[in-house]
Amino acid sequence: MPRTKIQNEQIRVQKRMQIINSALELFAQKGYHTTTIADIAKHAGIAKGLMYSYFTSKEELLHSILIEGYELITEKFDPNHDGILEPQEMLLFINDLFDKLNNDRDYWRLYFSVTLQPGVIDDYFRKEMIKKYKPLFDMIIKYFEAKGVDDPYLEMVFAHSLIDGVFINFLYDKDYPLDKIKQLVIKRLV
Amino acid sequence: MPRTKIQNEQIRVQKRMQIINSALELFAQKGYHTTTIADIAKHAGIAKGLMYSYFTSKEELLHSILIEGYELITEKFDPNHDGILEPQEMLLFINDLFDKLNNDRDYWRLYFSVTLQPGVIDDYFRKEMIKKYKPLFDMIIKYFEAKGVDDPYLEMVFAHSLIDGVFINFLYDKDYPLDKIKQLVIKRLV
Amino acid sequence: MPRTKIQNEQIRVQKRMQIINSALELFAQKGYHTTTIADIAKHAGIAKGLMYSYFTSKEELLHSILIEGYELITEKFDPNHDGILEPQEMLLFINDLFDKLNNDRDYWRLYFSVTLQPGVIDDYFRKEMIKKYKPLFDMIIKYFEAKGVDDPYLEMVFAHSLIDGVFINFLYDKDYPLDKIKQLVIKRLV
Amino acid sequence: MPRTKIQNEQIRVQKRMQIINSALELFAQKGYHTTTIADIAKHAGIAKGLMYSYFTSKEELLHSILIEGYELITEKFDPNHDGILEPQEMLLFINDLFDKLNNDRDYWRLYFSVTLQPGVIDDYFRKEMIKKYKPLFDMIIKYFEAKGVDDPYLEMVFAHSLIDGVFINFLYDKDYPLDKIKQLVIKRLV
DNA sequence: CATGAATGAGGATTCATTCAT
DNA sequence: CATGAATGAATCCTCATTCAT
Repeated sequence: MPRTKIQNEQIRVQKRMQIINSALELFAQKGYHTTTIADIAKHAGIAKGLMYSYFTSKEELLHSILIEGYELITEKFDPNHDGILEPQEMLLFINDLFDKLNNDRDYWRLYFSVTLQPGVIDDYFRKEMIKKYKPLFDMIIKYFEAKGVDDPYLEMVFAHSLIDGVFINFLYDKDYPLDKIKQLVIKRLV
Repeated sequence: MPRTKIQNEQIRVQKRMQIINSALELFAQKGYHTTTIADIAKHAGIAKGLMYSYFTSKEELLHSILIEGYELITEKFDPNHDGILEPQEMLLFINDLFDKLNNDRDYWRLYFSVTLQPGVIDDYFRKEMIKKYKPLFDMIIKYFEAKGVDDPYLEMVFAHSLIDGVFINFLYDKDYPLDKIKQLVIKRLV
Repeated sequence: MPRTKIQNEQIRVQKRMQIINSALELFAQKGYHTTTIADIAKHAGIAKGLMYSYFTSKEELLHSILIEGYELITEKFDPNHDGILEPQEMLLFINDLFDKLNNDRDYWRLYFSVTLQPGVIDDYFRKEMIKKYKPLFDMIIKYFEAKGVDDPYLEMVFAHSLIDGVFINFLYDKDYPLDKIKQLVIKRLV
Repeated sequence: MPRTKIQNEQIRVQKRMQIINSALELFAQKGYHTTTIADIAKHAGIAKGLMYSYFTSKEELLHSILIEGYELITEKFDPNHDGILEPQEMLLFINDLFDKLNNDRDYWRLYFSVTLQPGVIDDYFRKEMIKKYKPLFDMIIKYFEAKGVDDPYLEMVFAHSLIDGVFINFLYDKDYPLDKIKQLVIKRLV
């Protein structure tokens, strides 16, 4: 008797996650180029070939991790869904962001390592990622508008840069004083 | 007539620079892993084998670029050499930094791409780099002390993070409003 | 209610044909090596594993196609079954042959592609095929004997070669003037 | 002291030939798909990687063999270079052709195996080969014109088909009566 | 010192075949 | 009987590095 469609679906969903998680961990720890498909398969407890039944290539695996990771991470932002951030929400937003940074360290390591490194993701994909982040940035611009900042766009760029900088320094320094820095960030931005 | 020792020395120094410059450019543009020794040799106009008479490996080549680049870039900092930055000097320092960022884009691209990417430089080397940057950071801490900031170390970390964030965003976005952002940075730090 | 034995048998025979037809089409169009079991299963609308309940391997599938195809094609030859071809019958035979060529293009493509290609069918099988064709050739030799040709065997080899040459050229050239060439063949052979 | 350019050139020309010859032999004997790069390298006495310094891929290696083989084989045709074949020359031409068939058995085996097999050479290349053979066919058409044949084009197609058929049958049957068949071919065509 | 031919370990990917369900 | 997930050997190709000249 063959497995039912539902059983197969479950297997696939679950194994897909195994692969993604293993790959994320290894990519983040060892780097994309330095991690081999064999590494990932071993870590995920599957045969090398099976990866190719879930992803067409190592590259697509990376892309899937990046995109789906982004979706997982952002799905809880802007609870009102009105696209407008109240100062209260901005605070929550930043707290949330810093929480996620802490919890999804591997994702963010991979994210920065890969976006700042030429020759890993192509331009098309880079633009796709930027497009995905666009609404977030727009929301923040509106927030600064509402706050009455001189040049809201510039302020957003500043905020974005600041947060990126905090992130990358935190990711590679286990003694980074994240909480205290967060207070400085909040003071500067909210 | 054989070349004199001095001539030979000059040739070596010059050819070494050719290799370093070619490698820097290619590493920055195509990424470290994606750039081959053949690429570099071709770009530098030398034979592949010759590279190995200047550097023992691709890895050592990268390390040399990183270290010597750092030295080139910082040799003009802190003109008084007293280790203390006056506010005036801090301004100059930041201006200088942003100038260098603009002029040595390739270096910084490589620097960030490589530091944030695991599996390229080993931990020993990472620590060496940090050690090299240490005096700079100390100077900045002292500056904030002199300025009477609450927590000078924290402020330095904040400054460092902010500047890193500005840098990486500038490096990958040709429309980045660097000058305007610089003003915001100065306002916040000086 | 379980299926009766006869129903099962019918299903098996029919599904077997589905597989053979799909494989024939794909082998002929894409080549034996380039066609995967997955391709065939998909085209036949069955699961990959099922193929192995009808054929022990990809190779055996190919052999079955070749042999059964031959039988299908030749079962109508020599209607008198006396092994002697009258000139009238020779004409019919050639006409028949050319008709079959037109109708079973896929089979012939596969046949030639596979016979002329080393490393696909083993020598044992090659000889089996030749053995199968033997009676046909003998019949033709007898025909030339009866016709009073000098060297009937040689004439058969000539005929065989000529027809093979016509076939392969026709199979790969959609503008091949098959009918006109057939007349030349008849003029030369009958 | 590095090798001189000329030395290198010699090495490359010679080694290229080694590779081509090994590949031709193996492709012809074992088939294109069944022959691995490792096989070829071993047979040619070189490391696997070296092949890729001479040919960009297995496919390009095959193409080179096919094209250069054709050139080697045809370079002596039509000695007058006037594009017109006298009956005397037609005789020589056919004799020549049959000689070549005998001497370059591997080439012809490969040629037929590969042209009649889908999925090995792409359509672009197939057309290139046909284009290369075009002048030959034109010459033969002119010959039949001069001879006063009814439909010279058709006669050329017939000749071409006949010769192809003779070739493939000879190539796979060591008892093929090539010389006697040649006489029949000459009788029919000249 | 300089060259580039040569090496071969290593890595991504494919696919016939097996087997648990 | 039927499914398709899983396996892993096999294959093409790359590239840092070596070395004869």
